[in-house]
Amino acid sequence: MATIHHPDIRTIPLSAVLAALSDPTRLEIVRSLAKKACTCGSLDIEASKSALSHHVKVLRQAGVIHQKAEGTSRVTTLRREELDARFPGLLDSVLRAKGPI
Amino acid sequence: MATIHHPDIRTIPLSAVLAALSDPTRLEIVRSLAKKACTCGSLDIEASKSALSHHVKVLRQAGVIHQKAEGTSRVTTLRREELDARFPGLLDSVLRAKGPI
DNA sequence: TCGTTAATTCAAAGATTTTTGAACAATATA
DNA sequence: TATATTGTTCAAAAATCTTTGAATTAACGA
Repeated sequence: MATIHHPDIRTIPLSAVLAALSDPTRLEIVRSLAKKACTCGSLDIEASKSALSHHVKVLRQAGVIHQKAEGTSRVTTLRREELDARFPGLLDSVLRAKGPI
Repeated sequence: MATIHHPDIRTIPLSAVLAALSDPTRLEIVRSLAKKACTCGSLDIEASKSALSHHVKVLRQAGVIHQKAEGTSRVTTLRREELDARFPGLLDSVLRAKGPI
């Protein structure tokens, strides 16, 4: 597989991160990743595999997640420390939010 | 003018607030309102008045802003305390974020 | 009352996102 | 080598969002 591109977090606009997080499916993915790293397939999300692939790509391009090829899978993790440095408090507030998603 | 509807902040999904904040024009509006209350007309935003009206409506429906009729204008304010109570840290992180919008 | 100001609404156009399913690529395993 | 697994990519369809300009509404002041 070609190398997976991860944008420099400093170049990412705030609006892009907010847009990436503003989709309920992607919020689910992020909240799941906050608990533990996952491969796409092991995510318990209701979506076709191409839709899931799309959402994961949006999150990656927004600098929210990191992926590493591992065999035929991709191990996906939150770019938590980097995000916290770039947008202090943002991810925490999203992960801790109560009520309707 | 008919009364202006402001949704109960407890019913607003996190994704709706993030979606409202994910547009650069709306982020500008919010950042401007964080400094001082405004009428639509006094906002220094590049957009037609109907586009501005649309964006302000999206922010109002997402519970981000409050509007009060005052003569022919509408005085617009951030629902800061309510938002802080519902999504602690979210607005602060958005307002303090450095770098590209 | 008439004109002005401030802003909303509407419908249409334009743009962007999301979903789908089929085809494809890369790796692993029998 | 064949086959299964994991995930990507593509193009088309569907859905959603944004912008525009014209028409409208409401409140104010002369």
